[in-house]
Amino acid sequence: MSSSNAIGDSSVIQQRNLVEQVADYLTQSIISQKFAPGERLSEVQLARGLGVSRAPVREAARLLESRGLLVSQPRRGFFVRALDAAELNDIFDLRLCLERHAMARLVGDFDADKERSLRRQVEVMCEVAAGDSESRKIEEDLVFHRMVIAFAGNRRLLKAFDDITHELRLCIALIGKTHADPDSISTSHWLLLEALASGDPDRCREAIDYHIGVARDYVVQGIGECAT
Amino acid sequence: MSSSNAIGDSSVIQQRNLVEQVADYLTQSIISQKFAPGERLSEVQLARGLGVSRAPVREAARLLESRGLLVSQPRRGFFVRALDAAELNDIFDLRLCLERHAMARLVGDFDADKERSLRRQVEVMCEVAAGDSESRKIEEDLVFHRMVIAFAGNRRLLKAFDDITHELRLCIALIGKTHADPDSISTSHWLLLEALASGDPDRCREAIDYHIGVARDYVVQGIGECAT
DNA sequence: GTTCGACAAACTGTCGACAGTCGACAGGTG
DNA sequence: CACCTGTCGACTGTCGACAGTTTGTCGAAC
Repeated sequence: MSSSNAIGDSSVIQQRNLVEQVADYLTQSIISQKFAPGERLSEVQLARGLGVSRAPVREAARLLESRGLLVSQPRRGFFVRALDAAELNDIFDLRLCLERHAMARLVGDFDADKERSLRRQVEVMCEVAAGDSESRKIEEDLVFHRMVIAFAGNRRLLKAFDDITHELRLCIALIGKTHADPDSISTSHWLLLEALASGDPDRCREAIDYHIGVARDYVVQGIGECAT
Repeated sequence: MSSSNAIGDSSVIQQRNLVEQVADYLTQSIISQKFAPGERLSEVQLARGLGVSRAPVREAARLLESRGLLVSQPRRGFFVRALDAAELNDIFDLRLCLERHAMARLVGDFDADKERSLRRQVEVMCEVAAGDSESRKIEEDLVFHRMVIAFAGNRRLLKAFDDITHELRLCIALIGKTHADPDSISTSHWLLLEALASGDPDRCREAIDYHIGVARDYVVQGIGECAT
């Protein structure tokens, strides 16, 4: 193998697997629309371009397939996942399902430590809402919701959320922008926090239903505009 | 490669992927406890035993890893997933989360066709409850719940359920037996069906909570007895 | 008897290569 | 002109091999 490849700087000691590096490269390329939705990816071309053999490319592609970023057809290879409005609705409905459950579990033993952590995260989100990149805002947003689910204490639930997280990044990236109003983001998350602090399950449910509903409507509308 | 291998060599016209065949073999071996929980699986030994090369074995193992039947450690290989009581609780809690959501969605547009299909499936379950194998009973049970979720109309939700289905098979197989009482199975599912037919969301939620709760308690208790 | 280190075996990560298969395209036929 | 068919190129599925790492063992030192 050549001493340098297109994945990253080979001057840095590469402790990590080639598979992970290729997976990261593919993920970034898909998120950044370098690869168009529905586009066919050739294993040989990717391997040649990255300076690695087909084996790690293949494994990375399988990984992204399990994450829903690629789909494979037997004997035909991998294609970039193309999402339509219906699938987007399904993803957000599943997200609502998971987050409702997490909120309900969490409100039972919500304590000061958890509240402080979440509060700090919202503050971070407020900071980055001003001038940082869109992807940074999205990441901090996802961190908040991931914290809520992690605090719920069900690791399998967290794994399910991580699974759809990749798809969420994809569809959010597809519409090219995050929430319209920077202020609405923080407000919306403060409401979630207050609902948790109130200890009222019904209020939690209302808050998360509203929160996810707004996000879903925004994304579905965005994808509708993107559609030719 | 030799013309016959140890997988199954079904000379059907449709020749399936080696990967799928190896995956099926591994799945069966894990479910049937031919491979003990926590056991290390050697790629070379598996490949040699099955008469294939390491590539399809590796891909199949990655597939099972994504399904939660195997776990991998870098440079060390694959290990059969070992479930403890806590993980089992998490899995059933996630299952409850998904099925609650599906029931809530389904009760909104429950019609005669869906009711008929589910009713027929419960009848099938009653038939096999008498003398068929344990695995058959489990499969028919899962078919019922999968139908409920499929009728809810969210394909992504169905995929999430299919994901934990593999883990459910594993943990049910671990305790070696299905529900204690054959009659209770049918009764319990009739209750779900009646709740859906009633059109009452609260009744649906009560029914599914009870149903999953019983199953979880049974399995958690079973795993507790199995634990050394 | 215990602990440490070197050596050997086995295994994973990665690579290049071959064969079967799919899709495109040119050429022939109605 | 439309349709079928044979050929060609490209690609995936699969294989065997090599290198580096992990693991287990055996002997020596304390």
